[in-house]
Amino acid sequence: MEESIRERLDQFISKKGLRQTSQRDEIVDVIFASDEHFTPEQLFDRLRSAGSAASRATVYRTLALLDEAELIHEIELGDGQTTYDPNFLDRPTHNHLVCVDCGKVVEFEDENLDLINDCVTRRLGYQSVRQSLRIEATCEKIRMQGNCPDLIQARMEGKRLPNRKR
Amino acid sequence: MEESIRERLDQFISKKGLRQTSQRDEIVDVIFASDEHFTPEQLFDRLRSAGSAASRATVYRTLALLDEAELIHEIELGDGQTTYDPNFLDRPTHNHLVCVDCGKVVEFEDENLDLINDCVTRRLGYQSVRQSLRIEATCEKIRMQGNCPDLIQARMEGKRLPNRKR
DNA sequence: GTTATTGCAAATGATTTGCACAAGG
DNA sequence: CCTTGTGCAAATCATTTGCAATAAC
Repeated sequence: MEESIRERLDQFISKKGLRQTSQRDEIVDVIFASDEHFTPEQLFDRLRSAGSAASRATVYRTLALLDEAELIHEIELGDGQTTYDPNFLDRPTHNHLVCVDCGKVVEFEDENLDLINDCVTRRLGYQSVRQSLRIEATCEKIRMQGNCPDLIQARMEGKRLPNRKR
Repeated sequence: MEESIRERLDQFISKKGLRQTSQRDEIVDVIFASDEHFTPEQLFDRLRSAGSAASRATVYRTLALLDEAELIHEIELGDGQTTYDPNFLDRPTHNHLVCVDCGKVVEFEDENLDLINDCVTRRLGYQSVRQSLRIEATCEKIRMQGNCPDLIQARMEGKRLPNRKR
């Protein structure tokens, strides 16, 4: 699988007449070393931890490139930041559930959903290119026990949570 | 319906110990004079056309207030701007289809979709608070005729379109 | 060599904020 | 009055861009 990522990137790069650089390689390596979502800033931090000196500008430029090559996707988590998801190669039609209490993101797939999206789109006279469903929800733990470990974690990290409303 | 909006706002405002101001009234009037989506900047322009002198800062602050009161919702159209939708009072569970060619936004509802979202959410151990499905699609007109009137309109207005990819 | 890429710092664009003044209740 | 709301301008934050130096091919 690591192979196919590199292959896809190389193919995209040569098709476009671009160049293979150490920065791009480092960025791809760091991104796909994990399946976690990330913001440009988080990626920048991970890169520095991994010993890469790639600049912020290069990070932003490379993210745009990888998005164009469809190796990663932008996702909207509702917290006002651009977040990237590296898991669309494995699961091209997955969606996201965001816990409004702790900000935890759960990925899920559902065939029925894909089918209905397709029907709706056709009914409206369009052809679906891509879809993103974001479900905001509260988790059982909070409702039942009034608390959840992820919440404490999120507060400690100072994570920006989606609006809870009311 | 105009009535219920004012009522809801007044109720929210008094419940919170806030104050009724001419700026807030003007902003609500202008927003609900139409069912169109808008960015803060577009709203600001509409306000000035309507003779209101409310400042940008007040526009932003009031939008946050109306969002909190659930009179409007933020929606993600994939063009990198915050857009607000005033139509959730009428259709609380509607979703959006965005044409990747011309940026046109179509609102739609679907019971099956709502049902499946609910099942999926429960299956994951959560309780759904709200959901937003964005479908990106290409319209028939473009595919069949290679062009569409909305596209020309969009280009003329300099609208930022979502990424077309490839 | 020629052209793409990088890093830096400055620029941008949207949004937020501090503060003094104005206005609602 | 007392406190909230407003307008202004400055500040902030994420992201983009111009440009000279650097590195692919």
